[in-house]
Amino acid sequence: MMKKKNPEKYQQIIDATVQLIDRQDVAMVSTTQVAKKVGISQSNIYIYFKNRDDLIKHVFIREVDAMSQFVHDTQVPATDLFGQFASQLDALFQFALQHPTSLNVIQKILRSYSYQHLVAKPDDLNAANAELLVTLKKGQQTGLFKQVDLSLLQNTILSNIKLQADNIHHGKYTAAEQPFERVRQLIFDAILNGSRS
Amino acid sequence: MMKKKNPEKYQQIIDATVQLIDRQDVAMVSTTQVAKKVGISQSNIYIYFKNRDDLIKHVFIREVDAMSQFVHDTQVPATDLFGQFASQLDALFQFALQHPTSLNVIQKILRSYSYQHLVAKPDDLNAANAELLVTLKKGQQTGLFKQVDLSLLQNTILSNIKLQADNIHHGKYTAAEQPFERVRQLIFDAILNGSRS
Amino acid sequence: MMKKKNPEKYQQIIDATVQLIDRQDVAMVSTTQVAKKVGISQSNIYIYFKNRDDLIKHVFIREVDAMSQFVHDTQVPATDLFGQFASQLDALFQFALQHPTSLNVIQKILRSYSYQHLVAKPDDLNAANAELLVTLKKGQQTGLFKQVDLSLLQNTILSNIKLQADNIHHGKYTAAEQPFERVRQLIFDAILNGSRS
Amino acid sequence: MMKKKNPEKYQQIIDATVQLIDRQDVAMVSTTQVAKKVGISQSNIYIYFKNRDDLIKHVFIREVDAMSQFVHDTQVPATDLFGQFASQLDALFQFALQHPTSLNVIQKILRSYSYQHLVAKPDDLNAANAELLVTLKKGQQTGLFKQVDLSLLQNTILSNIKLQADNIHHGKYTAAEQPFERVRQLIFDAILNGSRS
DNA sequence: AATGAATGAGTGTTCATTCAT
DNA sequence: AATGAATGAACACTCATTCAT
Repeated sequence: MMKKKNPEKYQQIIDATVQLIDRQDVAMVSTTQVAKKVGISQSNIYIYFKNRDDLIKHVFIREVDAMSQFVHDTQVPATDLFGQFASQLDALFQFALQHPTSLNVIQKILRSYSYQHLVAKPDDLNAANAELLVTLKKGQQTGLFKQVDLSLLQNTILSNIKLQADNIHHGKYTAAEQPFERVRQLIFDAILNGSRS
Repeated sequence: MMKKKNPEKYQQIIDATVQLIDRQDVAMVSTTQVAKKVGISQSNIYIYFKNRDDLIKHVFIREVDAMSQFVHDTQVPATDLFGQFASQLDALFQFALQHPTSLNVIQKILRSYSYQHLVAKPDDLNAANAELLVTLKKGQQTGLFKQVDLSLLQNTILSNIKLQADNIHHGKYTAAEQPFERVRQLIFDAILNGSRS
Repeated sequence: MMKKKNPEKYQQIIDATVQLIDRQDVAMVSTTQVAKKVGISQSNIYIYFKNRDDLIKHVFIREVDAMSQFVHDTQVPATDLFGQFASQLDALFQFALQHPTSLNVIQKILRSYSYQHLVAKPDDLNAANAELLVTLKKGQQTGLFKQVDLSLLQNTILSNIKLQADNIHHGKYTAAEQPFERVRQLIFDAILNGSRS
Repeated sequence: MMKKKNPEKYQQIIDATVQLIDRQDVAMVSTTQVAKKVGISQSNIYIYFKNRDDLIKHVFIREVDAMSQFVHDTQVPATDLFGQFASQLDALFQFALQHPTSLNVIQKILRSYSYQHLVAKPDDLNAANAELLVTLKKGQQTGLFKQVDLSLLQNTILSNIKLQADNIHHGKYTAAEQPFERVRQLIFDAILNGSRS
């Protein structure tokens, strides 16, 4: 089992699971629901994944990979660290705007499972965040960013980007009414070392 | 049914539920688990709460009330808006430090249930957040705070406060190694209108 | 227990049970429902009845007694057996018309419980039917009624009377559109020995 | 789910349910009891039926179909309406004699559920009764039968046939001691328009 | 590779009954 | 006499998982 003999169906199962997690608590998504959504028999899932947890894990991995790829492809090369950071920020926001489901699912799974449990080799995965984290770490070393724990910087960036994208996605306001520049400014002000002021 | 003649057990049930939600997905907390933790028979729960949902709702209400009370009692009177905001910030951080479980549970339940579903009178409840929101709104009107959607301001404040408290709670670092002043500064910089710089 | 210190409440409990049985399967009527309908606590029922079966039994006894009393009081004295029979028939129909619930409940309980289980002394109870049965038996002995098993005569009488009353009660037709005389004629034709024809 | 790939077990479940309903109130028959009787796990039932209600419904349909088939096959062709009626009567009695459980179960389910709820296409189902009803209706139009509500005619026929069969089945008397001819006569006298007398 | 069948453990919920007060 | 509290057993139903085909 768990061989991906039919890659299409493998993707279909993950797709269905993603959509279900997007709308419900992770814990409420059942293999029955997934199978029904794909239009296959429930036991068929166990040919592609060795159990429910394995399915969730692969969902997580695929979505994180997609995000990494997107961000990597979208960010423009920059000469200095600040430019690189700004570029990553914009890429992440683009991703959040275009793939609100992906980001939502990633965060939901992260909250339900410990990170260790999800990824075997933490390094090569989660490259999107990894690149961001590298930038943030460098920025802290050069005194560009504040000397708070990395998780706070990361959180300030990601949570605000997601919130802005979600608000737009849910029609709370349009991108024109609340331009991303303001959010970017908020994040900059938060992250950057205030020595400038 | 649903009478609360024995307030001790009523509280015990809620306590047990809080601890279980703190450690798992809300959806995974079962009445069986709760009953086992309290040491009563599962059906006994239905004497104190008419539903599983009712139990969760009451957990939410109790925790939110406690937080409101704490913040209300802890914040010191301030002459100007900024002082008031700073005071609220500190009070929230104190709460997050002393009651990390409460904050965690409140956020988890909020994510699973819609706010409308949880509270009958949204106004008088959740006063802690209500007070903060009032302050933020006023600050925006006077030009003190940035003109982004309120939810972003609120998120920047609460998520960073919670993260800092959690990091300390989990032993990632001590309050001495990473003083709250830095987090407060991050929040100030994020929230305040940059016109000052 | 089971003392009827407060006869009012005793009757209230039976009343509520009667109404509930009228609308549901006997097996679906719970002490919880009864207590709620009366406005007392569930355990209170066990002061008046020693268990659920005992309650049902007393419901049955009371309703049967009421029917007996009604029929006994309503039938007019008759000189011959046929006149007596006709009078009983009319009395039963009057009862069915005025107390459709009672008749319904009696039949429902009879179907769920064996008769032996319901009444301790089968003789003195169920006097209404007893009187009818006596009449039928006499009629058979004198050759007035058909020589089929008594239960068939009884069934033909009671089931048709109930059906007619129910149809009227449910608005299927009015007593004017379908006068009882026709039903009485049907019963007479069925019961009476055809030698007359 | 709900596929009927293994027709044997599907029938076994229905058989067990029929026997249980025969002996108890419909409302008291539980999926646990049924499963135990068949010797399968309780959850297995939900592979063959989507609900407890669905199970009951299928029990009803199967029994009614069997009765229809039996009556249809058993009745002999008749030249006139009266002969047809007499033939249907005899067929119904044969069925009641040979399948007392079926008839009992059909009536019990009918009392608990509304007819509409039980069958999708009321017309083609329940053909046994349907044929009888057609005969009765025709008989009323030609003045052969009494002008009472159809339900009374139907009741007089079915209830007496069932009672006679049950009495024999329970050993109250033998078919020799109380020949069906007498019951048939009772029904004829009841149903037929008395103008003959 | 795919499915239907099967199961045991789990869910929330209701029930009849008992008991201390 | 009356009640709230408590419980164990039952219920309908869903789930993740396994297995033979």
